[in-house]
Amino acid sequence: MQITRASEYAIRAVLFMARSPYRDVVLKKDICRTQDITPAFLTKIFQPMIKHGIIGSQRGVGGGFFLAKRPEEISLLDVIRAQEGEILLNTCLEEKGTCSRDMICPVHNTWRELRETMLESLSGKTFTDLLQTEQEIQKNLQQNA
Amino acid sequence: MQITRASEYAIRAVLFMARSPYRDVVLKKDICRTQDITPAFLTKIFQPMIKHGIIGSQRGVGGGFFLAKRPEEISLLDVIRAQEGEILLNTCLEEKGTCSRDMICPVHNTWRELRETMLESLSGKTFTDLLQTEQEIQKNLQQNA
DNA sequence: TGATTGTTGACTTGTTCCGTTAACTTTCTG
DNA sequence: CAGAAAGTTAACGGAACAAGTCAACAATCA
Repeated sequence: MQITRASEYAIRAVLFMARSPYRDVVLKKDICRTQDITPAFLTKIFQPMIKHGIIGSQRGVGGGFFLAKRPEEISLLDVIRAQEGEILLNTCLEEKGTCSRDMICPVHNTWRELRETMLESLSGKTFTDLLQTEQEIQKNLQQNA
Repeated sequence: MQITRASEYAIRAVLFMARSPYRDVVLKKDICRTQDITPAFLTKIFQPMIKHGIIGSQRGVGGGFFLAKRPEEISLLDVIRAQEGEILLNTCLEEKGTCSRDMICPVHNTWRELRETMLESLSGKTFTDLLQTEQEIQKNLQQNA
């Protein structure tokens, strides 16, 4: 019941890119250095993100990665889904018919509702929200210093 | 991001026992046969449940398992916690200090809130609730038949 | 005493997590 | 056009976890 390191790193990376001007190319090594991710692993993490249209890539000299969408259009759910696929909680939510107890299982609906809540919560948090939260945290830290 | 088979089976087993009168001993093989769980695996699943005081056991002839609490005192969260430990969503929620980014991470609070929501939802569902839901499902099925 | 039950710990098999490695392609610069 | 600087892809590998199994043991009852 935990997100993977890949999801955590992906969130960090997107948040880092969201701090640069929109569509600016950032260097992989800059992401890795600041966010504590190994280059090889970041490469792997970025591939599904590219396929999902969250980030873009530029090859060759001066190449790198950039956000393919504006931060307000990217949610935590988008990133997690790119890394881990659908959030399901229990196998019985996978496909109609997978659960032979489908029609009589009194827990089924609880899983479905809880899943809905999670999806709403995660899709409601965009990286613009996170940037704003970040600024508020830093303001509070300075005030208390 | 899924519950384990062990949790699923544990929930099934408790639900089954909750249908018998309180503290009645039920046979392992009856649980296994009706709930599609292998005896050896159920044995393993039941041990942490006993330690958590959710179910009790009786050795010897005529022995078996029984609910150590009333169904209304057992929640889905109790069973899941017995099987899987704490629900944490991200390692940064584990222990104070585990996350070096603790003070500046803008996502931290989202994890914490989402976790709270899940805990509330799961602790709010008792096995009395599930039994009632079950009866409603069966009533609806009969009406539509 | 012996059959019937639960207890415990070690074991197995398969999958997922968390990466690494190496060969390859694209792009820019001189 | 050569070569350096990037990203791409597929395969590999160790560790941990999931999902069970097994066998020796302890307790209980008839």
